[in-house]
Amino acid sequence: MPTTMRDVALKAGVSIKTVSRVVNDSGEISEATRQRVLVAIEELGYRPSRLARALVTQRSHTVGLLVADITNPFFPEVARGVLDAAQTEGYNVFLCNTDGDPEQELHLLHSLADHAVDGIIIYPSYESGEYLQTFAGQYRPLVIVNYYHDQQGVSLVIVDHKRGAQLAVEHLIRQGHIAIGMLSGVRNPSLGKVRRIQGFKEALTAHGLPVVEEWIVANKEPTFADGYASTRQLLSQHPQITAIFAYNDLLALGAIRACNDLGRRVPADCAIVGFDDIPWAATSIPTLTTVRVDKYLLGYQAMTRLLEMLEQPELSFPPICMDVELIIRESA
Amino acid sequence: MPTTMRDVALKAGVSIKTVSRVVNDSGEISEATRQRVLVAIEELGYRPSRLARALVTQRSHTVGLLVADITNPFFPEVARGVLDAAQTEGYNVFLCNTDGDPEQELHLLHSLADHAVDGIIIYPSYESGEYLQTFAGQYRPLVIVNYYHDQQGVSLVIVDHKRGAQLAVEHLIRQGHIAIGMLSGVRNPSLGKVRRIQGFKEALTAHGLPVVEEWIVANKEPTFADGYASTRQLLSQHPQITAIFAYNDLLALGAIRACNDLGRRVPADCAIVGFDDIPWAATSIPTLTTVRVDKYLLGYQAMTRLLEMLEQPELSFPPICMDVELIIRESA
DNA sequence: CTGAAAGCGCTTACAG
DNA sequence: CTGAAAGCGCTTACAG
Repeated sequence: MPTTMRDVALKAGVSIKTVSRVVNDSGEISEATRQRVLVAIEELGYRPSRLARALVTQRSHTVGLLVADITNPFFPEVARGVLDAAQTEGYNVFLCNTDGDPEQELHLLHSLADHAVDGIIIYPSYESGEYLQTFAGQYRPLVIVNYYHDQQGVSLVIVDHKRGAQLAVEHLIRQGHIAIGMLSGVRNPSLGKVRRIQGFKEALTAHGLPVVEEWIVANKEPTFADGYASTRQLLSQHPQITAIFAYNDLLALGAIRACNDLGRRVPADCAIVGFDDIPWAATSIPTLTTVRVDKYLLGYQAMTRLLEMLEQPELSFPPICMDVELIIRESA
Repeated sequence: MPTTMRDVALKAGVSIKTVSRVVNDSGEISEATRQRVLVAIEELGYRPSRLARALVTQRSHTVGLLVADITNPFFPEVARGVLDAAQTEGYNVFLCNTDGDPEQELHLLHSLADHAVDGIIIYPSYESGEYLQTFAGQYRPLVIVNYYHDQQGVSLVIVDHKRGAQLAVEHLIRQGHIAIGMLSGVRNPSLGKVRRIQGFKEALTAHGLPVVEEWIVANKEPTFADGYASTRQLLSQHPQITAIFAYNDLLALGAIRACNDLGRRVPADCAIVGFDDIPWAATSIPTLTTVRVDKYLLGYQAMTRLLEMLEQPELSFPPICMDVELIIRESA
């Protein structure tokens, strides 16, 4: 039985309203009674119920964060950024895994809305267009990462995938590579996948290199195991390839392992570049050259934006573009 | 303006109470009016507010999860387990990072209580004894991981650290090693640290090997960088060491890298065993021999236990012991 | 400077 | 089988 405002009021010999006044620091109160109430609060160990407060103010000071899978090493840092930004403002955050399933996603979105979260940050799956449309229509604000969605009350955070891919390929070309393959990521047409492939091709063309479709292989999952398997296959079928650009680091790390097992030295026989710069990219042997996305900052900015939207619901905000950076290590 | 129960009642031409009846499936209602209400709910897209419901039922269907740092690769899998178990029961979970700071921890604990979470799962820091004591006294239920705390309304989940350490050392001894060093983890006396060191020493003694204190080095942080640095130092000062047991995989991975840079082949010149079996342990070069903790199961069971405590508050439950398993790979 | 009333959106006994 | 009243723990106008 936690103590309530009424308990404090009784103890201090004042009305509930007066207690509310000191709790919320809403001025207009004599110092004497203020102190009396403060003492009562202290003695009773009273803490106002955010739940009850939320019901009347329509502000719960909670938000939701939906990611595909927190065990994908890309997401913990994003989450950390979100959580840190949230915490400084006294917000708590619900974490949810969608597994990239649009139905699951919608289910969770509604579940969060039922809990009256003040806003939601979501990494949508690749096919959640219509779902999102209707949900966003009735629930705001929303911050959507890596997905185009033009709607009032919705803010965007977009990573510059294309430029990242270009940086990677240009680096490879600079090293003298002319036969460059790509592990192009999951089959579904995500924004990231489309843009990274686009950047890859444009960079090749810009430097007078042909685009060989057979050298661009799709993956089932963006995982180490998949990167390993597809690299073995790619290099067996097209041994002339001397460099690989991977959709993400997990795939790239798998590619390194595949080269290792195939007796191809990295980078001497096959150079490899990843994308994301997850923590172990810096610790593999050899260390991985990759395109860094500042995941922490991404999360931090997404949450900051959400807070801004909460403060000024009438404003509309421009998309946040996340810059990328080529990190040159040993693998290329 | 989300639609409320009153809106539904108006539309269906019944009382609020009747709507509540069909929403909660609490029987005693004619099929005709039931259908009428259902239609109204459907048309209005009504969803009951969990907030309002929580206020009266004193059950929010939310829980809190406190970990030191979600970017430590040990925790995402734990979190995944917790989230999966929570989701099947319709619970949402607040994630918080404590950074191992007791004050921060207490602050978050209270913040969660303010939000009326039904229970909390916590990986406490090493010095939060008194804090926890008082908090647990006024707030239940609590599931505490890797920390001894005997109190009503508190359940424990404990990893068998000692046995893990013994398995690791015995494996090393079986390979013929007699000069075995240890990276003993963070300076603070956590349960895990104490138990792992204890298991390490006992295993040596049990096999007639001396315990050399200088070969057991403490670390500032359980990270790759720290593992790298302390291994370089350890092997320079005591070159006779041919095997290292590390407090966790991050340290072990750093140790591999250090050996690599020192020109010591792993495992030929120096065998290395880690602890935890984080995902990249299986993908490093060489792959890491380690003591597996089923992190997902740990989280899943912790959440399941919390749910049980919620169902049967009067019962007291025995601690959950997490078994460990030696995973033999290439590094030892 | 302080308090009594109404209400946030629900559920819980209690009547009819 | 259905409804009117009270209340969960707060805040928001409105009086005094």
